[in-house]
Amino acid sequence: MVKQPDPARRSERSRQAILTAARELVSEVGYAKLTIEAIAARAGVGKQTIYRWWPSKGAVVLDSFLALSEAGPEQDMALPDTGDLEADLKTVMRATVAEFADPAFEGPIRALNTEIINDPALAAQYREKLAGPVDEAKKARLRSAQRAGQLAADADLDLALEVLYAPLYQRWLLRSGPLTPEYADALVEVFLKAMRPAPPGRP
Amino acid sequence: MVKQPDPARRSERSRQAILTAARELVSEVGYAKLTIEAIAARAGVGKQTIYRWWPSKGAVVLDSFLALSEAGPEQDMALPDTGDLEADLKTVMRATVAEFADPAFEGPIRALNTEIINDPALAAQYREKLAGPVDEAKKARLRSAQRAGQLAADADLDLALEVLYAPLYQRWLLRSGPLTPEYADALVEVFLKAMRPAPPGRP
Amino acid sequence: MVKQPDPARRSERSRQAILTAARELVSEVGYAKLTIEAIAARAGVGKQTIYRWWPSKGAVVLDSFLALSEAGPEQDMALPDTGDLEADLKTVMRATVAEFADPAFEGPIRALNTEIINDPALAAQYREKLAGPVDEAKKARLRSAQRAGQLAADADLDLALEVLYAPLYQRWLLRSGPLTPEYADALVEVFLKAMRPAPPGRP
Amino acid sequence: MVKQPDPARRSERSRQAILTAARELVSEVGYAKLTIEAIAARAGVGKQTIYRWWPSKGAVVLDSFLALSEAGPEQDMALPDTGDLEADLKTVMRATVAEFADPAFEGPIRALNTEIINDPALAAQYREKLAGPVDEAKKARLRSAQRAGQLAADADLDLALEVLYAPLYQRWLLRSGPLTPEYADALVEVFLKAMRPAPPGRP
DNA sequence: TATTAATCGAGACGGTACGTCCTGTCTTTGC
DNA sequence: GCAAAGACAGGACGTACCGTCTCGATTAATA
Repeated sequence: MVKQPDPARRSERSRQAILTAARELVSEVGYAKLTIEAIAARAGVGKQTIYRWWPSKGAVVLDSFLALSEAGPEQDMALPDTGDLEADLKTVMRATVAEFADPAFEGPIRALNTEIINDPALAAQYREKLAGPVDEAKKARLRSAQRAGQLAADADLDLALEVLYAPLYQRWLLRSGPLTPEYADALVEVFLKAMRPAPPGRP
Repeated sequence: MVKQPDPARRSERSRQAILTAARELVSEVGYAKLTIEAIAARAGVGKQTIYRWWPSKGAVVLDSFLALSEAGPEQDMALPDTGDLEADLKTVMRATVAEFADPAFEGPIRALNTEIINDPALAAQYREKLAGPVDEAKKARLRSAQRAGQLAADADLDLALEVLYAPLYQRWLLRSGPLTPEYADALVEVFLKAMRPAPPGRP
Repeated sequence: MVKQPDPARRSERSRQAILTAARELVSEVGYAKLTIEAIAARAGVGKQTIYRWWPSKGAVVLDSFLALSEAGPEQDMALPDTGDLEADLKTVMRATVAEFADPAFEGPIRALNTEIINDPALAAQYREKLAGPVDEAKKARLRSAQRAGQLAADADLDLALEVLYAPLYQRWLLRSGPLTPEYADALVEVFLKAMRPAPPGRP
Repeated sequence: MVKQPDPARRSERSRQAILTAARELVSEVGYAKLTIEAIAARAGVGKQTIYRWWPSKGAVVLDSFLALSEAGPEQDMALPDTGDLEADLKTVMRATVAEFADPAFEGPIRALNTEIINDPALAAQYREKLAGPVDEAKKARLRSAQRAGQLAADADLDLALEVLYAPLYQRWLLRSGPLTPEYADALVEVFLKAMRPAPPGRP
């Protein structure tokens, strides 16, 4: 049986130093050129301390992002709900476009995606810890729209989210086209057209 | 100015050996564990010959896929056009789902995507050589549907393609849900709802 | 300031394996075709372990010779001292001639000299570790002869050693003439003529 | 049977360019870092042209020195002969010391010696073409001294030359001591003491 | 409070691959 | 038919990291 390290003895100071170093280095040199050795050096930590607690480079980086999210524990991911679904979604999608354009996010997010694509375990963790909560917040807004009769009541919300976000995500990931506010608006319009409730009566 | 190698002197025999070796090795060991050194050894080629003609490992692998595509020169990428757009698209999307499920494609395509995400130059080449022609074939089918009045005449076809394909691609890439024939069908239905022509008259 | 490796952590087992491998390989393939890579492979050692502790191929080979010399710790380098300087020197010089003729010594010693000529640092180490102690033993014999009145009391012993040995060394190194016992004797005779004490009295 | 290149077709312009380039590069980067490729590039010559006409790097470099010597065909290597052997020898030895101290000679001469040590064929050529004539000139001066009764008539002149020059050469080659005018003088004095004629009479 | 056992920073280790450089041969093109 | 140009297979270079492995030196919970 393999001896597991005792989490109780774990040095919190080292853990924080490692996550911080990882975050900084991803920004500075990019994920591909990030090395465990550099993280250890920057964090003033022995390499073994990293290998003891994380199974892979990707796990460290993912944790470093999670640490950020968890920082503000009760942070509000809820989407705006003014009653005007189209306006709310355009606001959110334009914000997403802006976020993707921010070079400070560019590197780390690409890094994360790179690793997630090839590591199912990491992908599961990513969905559970990061994507899941965000998606739930989005679905909550859509359910509100369904209740307001602005969206088909029987719509598959997972599919709906994909139709709304996947084009944007793909365009960014593969750099297959410009990300503009207009593009965000167009996506929302297409989405609403696809998801609007069936006209009443006329059976 | 950097001296460029003279393409006229390039050894076709070496080029083929390298591309073949790359293709085989990606299948055998996966992209992450693929090394230039192994490709050179398998191809019976000096490492310098690879470095002379390709800027990165990703470029070699991309080329090795391109070589496959180009193998059958007059291959027909055209989509079926029976006149029934919904049926045709469902056929195509179900085929795409099946292709993504094939473990023989899984590895290499993920590999390619991994590299493309982080290498803009590679991404551009990928779009030009691989994605571009395929997208053109798809757009041709959509234009045919526009002429038949089955699709809004003023639809942005790039956006349309994204709405149709990006959800499928994202679900596969991030493993965020099951890829089933039913899912393919559902995507087509959403797509058609979003893209159908505006009802005539009634101004 | 360049970080120096910590000698306390040095692996003695690796050090020995490297020196042994170097010695064997010099004999087998010659110094010119000796590679760090081959030494590392033969010694079952990472290349970095060699680069960590030695600055050059020549330094490894020099050390591998030194290790041999140090093997017998209390080995007696003292020259014979029968009281008959001429006889003693002829014995020693004839032995040197024989040593130079031994093909097992030929290769490695030429190798070492090759490197020493072009590498002042190596040359210094060579003089300190190998040539120095030997020269001291020789000078001890000459001092004994001075006390016995067989050699000029004011003779420069460094110069004396050079006059005695350099012709032999040069003839061997440049292959500019035959190395015979007679040649050894002739050198000793010339040396004694040059270095004998000035005749007493007769001011 | 191996096809030999036809010397008649040899391009004199290329040959000169190669020898010049070799000489320059030895001075600039040293013999150890001298490469055939660099010579070819500097000379504006194909590598094959070098491999066609010379068997080794050392041969090119030796030839490059020979070309220099042959430049002035009837150049006078004769030593001064004022009748005062000691003064003449001190002049010559001091000049040799100065020459060895000249950094412009340092590199190339060490280079040559490096190669000669390990390549008997090259050594033979060196002795025949370069060292031989110089030694003859020196022996001529010594014979003149013998005729003048300043040197033992039966002295072995080869041995004599070695006693005179080898200490200087060795000290320079191995950097085993300082090369000063005083050292040159001391060597001449020792040499004369060793080689002076036996006192007459007293049989 | 002393003991003891795991974690810590540090970094050497055997390895693998990197990307560069050079070797000596071969091929193409121009003179 | 030699020459320049330079691509080629091969292989060593010296470097960077990998993941493992010792080292004392903390450090924290048990005795």
